[in-house]
Amino acid sequence: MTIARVIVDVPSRETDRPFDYSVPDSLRDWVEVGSRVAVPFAGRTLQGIVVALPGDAEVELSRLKAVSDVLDAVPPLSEELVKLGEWMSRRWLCPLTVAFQAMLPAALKGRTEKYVSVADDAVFSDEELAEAGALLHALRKDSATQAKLSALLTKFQGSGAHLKRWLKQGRLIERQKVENRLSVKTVLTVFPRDADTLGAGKADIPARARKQREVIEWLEEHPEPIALQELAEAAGTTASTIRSLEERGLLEIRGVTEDRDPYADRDFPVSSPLPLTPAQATALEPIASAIDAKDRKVFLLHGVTGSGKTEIYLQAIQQALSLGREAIVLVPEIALTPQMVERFKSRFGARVAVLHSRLSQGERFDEWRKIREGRAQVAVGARSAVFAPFSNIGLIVIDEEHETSYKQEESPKYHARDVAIERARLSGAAVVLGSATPSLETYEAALSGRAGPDIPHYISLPERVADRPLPGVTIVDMREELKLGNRAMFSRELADALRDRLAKGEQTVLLLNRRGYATFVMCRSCGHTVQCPHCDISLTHHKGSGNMRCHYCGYAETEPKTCPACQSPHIRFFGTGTQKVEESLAHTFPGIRVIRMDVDTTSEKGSHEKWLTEFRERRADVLLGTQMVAKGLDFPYVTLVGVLAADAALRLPDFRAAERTFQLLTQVAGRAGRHELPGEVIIQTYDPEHSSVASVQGHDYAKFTEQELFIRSQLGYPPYGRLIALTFSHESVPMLLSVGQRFASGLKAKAAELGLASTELDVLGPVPSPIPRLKDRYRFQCMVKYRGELAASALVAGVLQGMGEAVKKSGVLTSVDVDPQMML
DNA sequence: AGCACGCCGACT
DNA sequence: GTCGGCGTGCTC
Repeated sequence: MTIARVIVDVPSRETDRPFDYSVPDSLRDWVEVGSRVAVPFAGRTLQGIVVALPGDAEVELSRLKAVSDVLDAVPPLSEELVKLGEWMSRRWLCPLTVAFQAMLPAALKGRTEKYVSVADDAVFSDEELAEAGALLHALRKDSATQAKLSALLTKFQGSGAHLKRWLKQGRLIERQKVENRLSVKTVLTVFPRDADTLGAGKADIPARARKQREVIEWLEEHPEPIALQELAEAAGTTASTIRSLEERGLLEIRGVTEDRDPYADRDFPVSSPLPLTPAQATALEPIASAIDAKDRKVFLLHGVTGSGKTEIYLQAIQQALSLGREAIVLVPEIALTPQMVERFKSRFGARVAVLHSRLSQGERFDEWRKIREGRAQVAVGARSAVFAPFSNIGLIVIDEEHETSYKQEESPKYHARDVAIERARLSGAAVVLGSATPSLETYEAALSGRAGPDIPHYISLPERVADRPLPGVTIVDMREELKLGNRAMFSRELADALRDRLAKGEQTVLLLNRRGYATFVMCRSCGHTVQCPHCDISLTHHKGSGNMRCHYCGYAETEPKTCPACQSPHIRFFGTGTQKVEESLAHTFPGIRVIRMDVDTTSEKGSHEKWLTEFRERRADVLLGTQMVAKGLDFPYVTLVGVLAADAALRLPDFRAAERTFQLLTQVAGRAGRHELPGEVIIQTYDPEHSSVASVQGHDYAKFTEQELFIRSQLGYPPYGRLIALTFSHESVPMLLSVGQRFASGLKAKAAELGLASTELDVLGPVPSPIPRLKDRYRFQCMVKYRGELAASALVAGVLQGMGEAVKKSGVLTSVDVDPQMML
């Protein structure tokens, strides 16, 4: 007997384990590891994923139910992806089914539908026929196909009670089926036979069948396959005429799956490999030989903006393809611009599948199938493209490796960089992590001197291609501007530079670093911000209580009326937006043409592309925006980059604030002077001494990193220590506190038991979450801080499991974030 | 998660 | 005496 070990699609801790089912003979050939099946479970039918096919000796056979259906002809997951899902579940403490769901396109999310039919021997009285005759009639009519319960209930609202009773009595039978949310779109297509057959067949067509003859004549002119509807229209007839020709054997009508190719109507100029600079060639060499040797190595490709990293990716991919292997390229969502896609489509044409969030569910599903069916060998996409259903991956590239968008903020809260490295381990692929500003985690690992399969090999590209210089960076101290009576948004330097570009017809990118506004308090006179004395983190202002609070340790103080450092009364919350800047630009520079890009102006599909095209064609002088103008854009006439509030995000209560700021400033500075015209960068700040701002001036990643790593090591933050954030939520605060405390003391007890010092594992909290109430539920969080390689995830999971009973009864929900990226 | 089974109040 | 309210417990 064949047994299938199945993970059912119920995302809860209780059901997060395999259940065994017998496989009926009729399905035996279809069930594989990775198959999506329908199984009976606690009185209903659910979708599940087959994770193993154990022998009968391992299983107690008596209690088994049978798999009721196999949902796909080809399993949507491979053994490799099943293993990867199991690893994700352990690594990020999420239910297995949640990990699997993340790997499947939304179109394959199963939905259980109930169908109703009349039992063979059911008898209904005249009275019942009178009351619910229409319902019974509908049921009998649809008996072959069975009627959808949900449809019946809406159509026959008055007869709901009858339906329910008859189902209970067994006079109606309910059956459940798992259906896809979306199916493959098929088009009926006519395939004509060869010319000889058509010619011979035409002679046999009776004289009065004029239309059929016309169709054949049309097909003789156009012998390629054509959609049924199209042919009918072209020949001025209907489908029935064409069907009679099918009966004569002159053509064939088949359903053909139609791909919704979002790039179908676009031409991509063909590009061939560019000659590499010596530096690029040196960088490519070890990557190419790792691919050659099926050596699963990780590389950190650290190259300044404009150093030609993309060309190295392209040629490494070429290498993988030439060996018959596939490649995945991950790009931050925000950088997945048409410009980027074009580079890959131009080089690899139809072999590229593109996956990103702007595609419809259907389009995404089509791209996904293109990969699984082997019609594409290169997948370019955001985070989730790391799950592209390839079978023989040679290379995974992660561009802008440091980007936060690689971390998913909903469960499964995975980081695509870590998933990529694990997937490469399973498939024997090489990994290239590319960035001008690598994350401190990656950089520290690469230079640590540690050895190991996950430790990146460091490759550096310190120069731009074609000897183009990095742009000069000027830092403007806005406190000085204020002292001199300039209360405008633009410093004199920036205003002058802008005026100069307007006169020369060159272009400017203006970045408003808006993230973090209004949550922190800053003195406009001296730039002082209020910090937590225990955590070296900005305090968060809470409107309700008027408190300043640290959400790491819970420390609180009252909000200051004057600046604690300089006694100035000009201490206040910050707040401004792109719109305000736009108005100010129009006011200061009459006639200036500004494109504003923020969430408001780019929410519409295709608007992003539209604005960028407009800017590229120089129909605007200034591109003003938030983070989205900082990444990956490449415009020849941009010679000035201005940053309006460099330190805005610096005060966020997040230990990565400085790292983020440095990365953002370096990225946006890299937009200037990428071609013949030299570039200039002007950064406005209230905190010019801060290393994350100051280091941008010399493009000095090493200097910034050295200082920042020192701070991290002192405080035990990543990469030296690691974090797990737990959020508990409930309608009532006391309940929350007691559960939170129970967790904290439970984990501390466990640590003591294992002889761990508090420097090795510590639990902070519970304290109110940064969002203290959400959807009528209060939220508290605990932060677990631990050293290095400790298997803390498993410890946390163990403690949560141990307090299971009490917590379940209390109704407190727990959400775990391993390696949180956003502290807000 | 969500369905069955169970034990208590409002009806034919 | 039955229908159905929603509180626990289990799901191959």
